[in-house]
Amino acid sequence: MSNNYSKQREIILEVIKNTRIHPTIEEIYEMVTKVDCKISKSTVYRNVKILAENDTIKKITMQEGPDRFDYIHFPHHHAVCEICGKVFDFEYNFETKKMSKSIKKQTGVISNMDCITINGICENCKSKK
Amino acid sequence: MSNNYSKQREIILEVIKNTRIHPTIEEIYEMVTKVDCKISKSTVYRNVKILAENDTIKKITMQEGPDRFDYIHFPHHHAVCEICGKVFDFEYNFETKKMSKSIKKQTGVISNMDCITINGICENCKSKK
DNA sequence: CTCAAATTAGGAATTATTCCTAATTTATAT
DNA sequence: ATATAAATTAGGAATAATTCCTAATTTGAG
Repeated sequence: MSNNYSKQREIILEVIKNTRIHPTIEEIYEMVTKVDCKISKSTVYRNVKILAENDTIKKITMQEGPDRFDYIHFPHHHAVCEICGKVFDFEYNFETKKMSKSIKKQTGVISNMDCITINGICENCKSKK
Repeated sequence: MSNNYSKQREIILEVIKNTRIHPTIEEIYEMVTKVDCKISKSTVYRNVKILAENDTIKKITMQEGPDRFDYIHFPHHHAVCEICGKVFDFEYNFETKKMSKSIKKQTGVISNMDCITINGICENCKSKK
């Protein structure tokens, strides 16, 4: 296995693995520089891109602001609160599969539903209103 | 009703209404300048944003590249081909509602499923492979 | 060990978008 | 109609997010 052979790439992956905050590149960069202060931002960008293409991590494209990333501990989707921006995980299930079938029928697009992100309002923000 | 009172805003809305290509700002800008060559790009940005906040048009956040926009002829979602980037419309239906309920149960996030975009592979690109 | 390939840091360049300002247009109240 | 206030505009500067470039360094294979 010839992946992950640079020290920097290992640090970046470890950092993403060990957080639950669905970090942006900026946040990943801040975390990795605490481990090794000389890692450059372009190295973070490059390796995060490689890891996302690998399906080691998942890119979460946000409606507003920079992309976020998440280590794939298990296959899952994301629900983003439109008010506070917090990201919640939810699992693949029967409903996901049914919807995938319905989309294929309507549009011809075949999807494993890998990149769905749902926008809505979380419980906390709803109760504040 | 005090919306749409500038000439520029009317042109921008008309252009978006009369295309099916789910245009980017750049593409909207090119189309509006064919009607009135003096409209500036910042005017396009500003008005497109207003129209999206109005729910007159819908912003489609792409996995790659700039946002795209679509006039809301009827409520619908989008399926994006990961290979050619083409955007397909699909309707709200039973499956969408079921999935929304499932997400609420799992995450607490309440969504009207307004901003789902599904990524996959379209028929045309699939047959080429 | 040696050498080719991959990776790095750091910054320049690019892309997408927002912000700023003075001038113009539009709406409102006489 | 006319004055005045509010909104909008063009155009460019500024910002944010990301990619690209290059010479130096590190890594892995023979």
